[in-house]
Amino acid sequence: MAYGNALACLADPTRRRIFERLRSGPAPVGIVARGLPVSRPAVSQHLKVLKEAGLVNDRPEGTRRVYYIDPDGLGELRAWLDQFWTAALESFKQEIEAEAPNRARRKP
Amino acid sequence: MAYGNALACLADPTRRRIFERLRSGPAPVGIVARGLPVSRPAVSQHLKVLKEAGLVNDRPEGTRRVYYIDPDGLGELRAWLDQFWTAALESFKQEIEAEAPNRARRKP
DNA sequence: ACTTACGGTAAGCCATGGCTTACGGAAATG
DNA sequence: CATTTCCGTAAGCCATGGCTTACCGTAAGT
Repeated sequence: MAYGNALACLADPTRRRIFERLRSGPAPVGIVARGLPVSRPAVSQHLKVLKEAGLVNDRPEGTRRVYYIDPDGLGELRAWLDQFWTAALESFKQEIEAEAPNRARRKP
Repeated sequence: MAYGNALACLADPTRRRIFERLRSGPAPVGIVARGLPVSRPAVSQHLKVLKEAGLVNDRPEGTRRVYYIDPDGLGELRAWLDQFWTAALESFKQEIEAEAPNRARRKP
């Protein structure tokens, strides 16, 4: 149920912006914070949560830590969504079929 | 930015359970509430949010309303994730390459 | 028409969590 | 060794939102 954590992470707008920033390549905390309307500690806390969810990873580089996207968490999320996708289409198809010829089904 | 609403919706555990319940087929509110540890009004409120996010839709059937999964919201979410997927792999690949031969890059 | 079943809405309570400021620690630089 | 830079953590404030109970509208059954 790791996709739950991933979903909870990406639900926050600020965390999404951080995540999208990292999409264009690895970056240290300060650089990420620059360009966001929140303080640097806030970004640090967000990155911690993102890391615990398996969505990012980090690597020390001198006095700074470079963060980058980790495909693991993203993969689980994708798998969960895909598993949903087919069932959703099936259910929706049944629904359409039940809705259109409805006039002849309820009270002939 | 509709995927933001969809993510916020699916971030809630109860809402996920409702959504997963609907995956096995359309169901009225009462049936969904039965089997969940929350009250029926709570389920009603959740379904309202899910509907506003384009994740579910409903159809009146006598005195009850049948809810079913709407592929629209799910599709947007999927598109957003996919757009992320390739970039994530790319970034991660660069990261791996930057990490392994690191000893020879920093201080020769 | 009366009753029953079903579900949406309102008001209110309370926990969760995101943000800030302040502090402390580690690594490069001189 | 001193200084500067960069980052993580702690404490605290406050808004958000999820849940409950209570109420009302609507549709079917008798």
